[in-house]
Amino acid sequence: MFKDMSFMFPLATVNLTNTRIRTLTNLIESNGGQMKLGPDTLMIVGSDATVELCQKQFAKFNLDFEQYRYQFLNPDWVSQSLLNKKLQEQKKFQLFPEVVFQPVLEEVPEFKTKLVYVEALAKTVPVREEVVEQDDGDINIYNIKDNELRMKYEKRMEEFRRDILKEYKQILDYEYDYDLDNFHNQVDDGYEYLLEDLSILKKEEPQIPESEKFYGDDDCQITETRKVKFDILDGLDLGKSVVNVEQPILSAQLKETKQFNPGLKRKQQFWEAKKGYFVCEAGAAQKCQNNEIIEELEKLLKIYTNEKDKGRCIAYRKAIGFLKALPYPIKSSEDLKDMPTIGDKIKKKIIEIMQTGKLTKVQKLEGQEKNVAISELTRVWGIGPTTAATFYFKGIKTLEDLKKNLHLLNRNQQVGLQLVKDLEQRIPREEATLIFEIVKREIDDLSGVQGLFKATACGSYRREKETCGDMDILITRCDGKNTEDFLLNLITRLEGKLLTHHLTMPKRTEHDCETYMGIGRVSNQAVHRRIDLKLYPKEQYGCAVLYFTGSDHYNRSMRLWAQKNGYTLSDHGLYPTQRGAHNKKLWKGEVIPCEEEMDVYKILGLKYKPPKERSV
DNA sequence: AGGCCGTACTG
DNA sequence: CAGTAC
DNA sequence: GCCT
Repeated sequence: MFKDMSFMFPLATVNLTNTRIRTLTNLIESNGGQMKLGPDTLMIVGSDATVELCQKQFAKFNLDFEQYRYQFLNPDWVSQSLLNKKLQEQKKFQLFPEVVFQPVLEEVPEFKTKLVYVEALAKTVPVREEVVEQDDGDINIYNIKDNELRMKYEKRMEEFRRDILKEYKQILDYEYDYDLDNFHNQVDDGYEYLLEDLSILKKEEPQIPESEKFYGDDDCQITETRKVKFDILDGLDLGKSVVNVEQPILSAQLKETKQFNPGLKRKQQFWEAKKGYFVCEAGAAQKCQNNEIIEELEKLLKIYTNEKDKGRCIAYRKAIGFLKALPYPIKSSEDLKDMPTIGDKIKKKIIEIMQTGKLTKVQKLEGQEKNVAISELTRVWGIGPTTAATFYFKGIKTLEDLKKNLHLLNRNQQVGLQLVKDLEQRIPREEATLIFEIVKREIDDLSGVQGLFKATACGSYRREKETCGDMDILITRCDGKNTEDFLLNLITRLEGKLLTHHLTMPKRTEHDCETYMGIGRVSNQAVHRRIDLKLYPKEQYGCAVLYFTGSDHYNRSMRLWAQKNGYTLSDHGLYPTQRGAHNKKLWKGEVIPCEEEMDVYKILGLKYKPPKERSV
């Protein structure tokens, strides 16, 4: 029944990573099957493989990459299918009978796991070591050692190439079940549209005998395989069906994107229901109701930041953000039910805080010499957890120690060290206003025309906080004309009046933006302050102001919301984006000009929030 | 299993 | 490229 | 650590 499985894995090697292939091979073999190769491919399994890799592999087989239509399949789903009962019953998977796939599994195990004490983390962790493959040129695990077999294979390849280029393409199609649960929705929606695109091929419906059909698992089914005549593809721009970020799938504008993305409506509905969880919609609670809990969790967050445990940081940051936005105090474990971002572990920790007022874990970790040292050292601008840990293991544990080892610091870190005390102090609103006035006056003087340039002080200043950590000043030229050297001249002019140290000098980026970071003070007696000046073209001004007004958490939330609605939001603009499995960006559309913040809110379907309400 | 925001500068 | 910052 |  499954004699010819080539539709299942036609040269499944094309862009699978070695690990993935081994996993699949394992799966097949543990089911009594055998992995064999076929030389054609129209199906690409695996989402993490790059287009480049595909192209390389194609080149290896002398195939013209651009000539092929293909689609992505979720490797998880393939694994699931393999585990499916129907396949387990099969003894063999004859994918391409001439070539025997030679697994190297016995000789080279995939990974070794060792318990290792990592100095930089000051703890014992399991370390997964990939066993290094001998990389002598072209060796790969499909090397056909038997000469005769190889000749046969190559000959067959040649034949096949001729055949396929002449008239046939094989398309594997499967039906996407729109009633899947969220997991599948989330993972699969990236290639829904690809399937949609391929539906044009459904014009021709050759009869497939029932016996040749393959049925996958319950969620996703392969309904049929078929050969499609080449001429059906005529008139289609194949280049545009190739998933390649460099070479856009289509140059559609926003409207078309929406039409071209069947999953979008469903996604929007899904997130609409959860809109309240997005602080960018809900806004900040008037007053934070769970300070005690948050403070304790923040300590833990800090510790994990120092340990560079990115995942946990995110989890705690999200939980904290959510609690901050919560408009009522948590009183009992009942209140913790069904909360997003708060799982079992964090829930337990919150209960502990409610009962005892603190966390034993924090107590234990906070006192550790290493954590104390890292917290101390990261106070310096330019020193992060990694650098701090390095210093710690060199015996440098305090700022005093750092001063004795200035040669180990770069220029910016030296400045940072020299001014730690100053830079740690928050800027009173009056002083911030003063700094802003100085900059504004200088901008007008330099441009010579009142109002030609527009400046906005963003950050917590714009959110109307009483104090702010630094000054974020955004500048744009209102008539949209060239601003060559403007920022540099502005900085030069401010050197005597405000700025004392430069951290990074402005340089034109590809988005026509310039950023300056530096330090300044309003008078010789005043405290040094961090000052950022940024010059953006006016089309990007809305997004830039939005971004630099923050807060951090508000930005993240908003960009995630954008992502879930088919966009990418950055300080440079809002782009329609097509994302594939694992959120991999497949296609980025033309920027949607947003001169005002309001434009962004409108397009994303969010209520406008005045800056004051964004301090989440 | 693997993503968790997206981008730019430094060395 | 990793580390840092916004 | 949480989520899909």
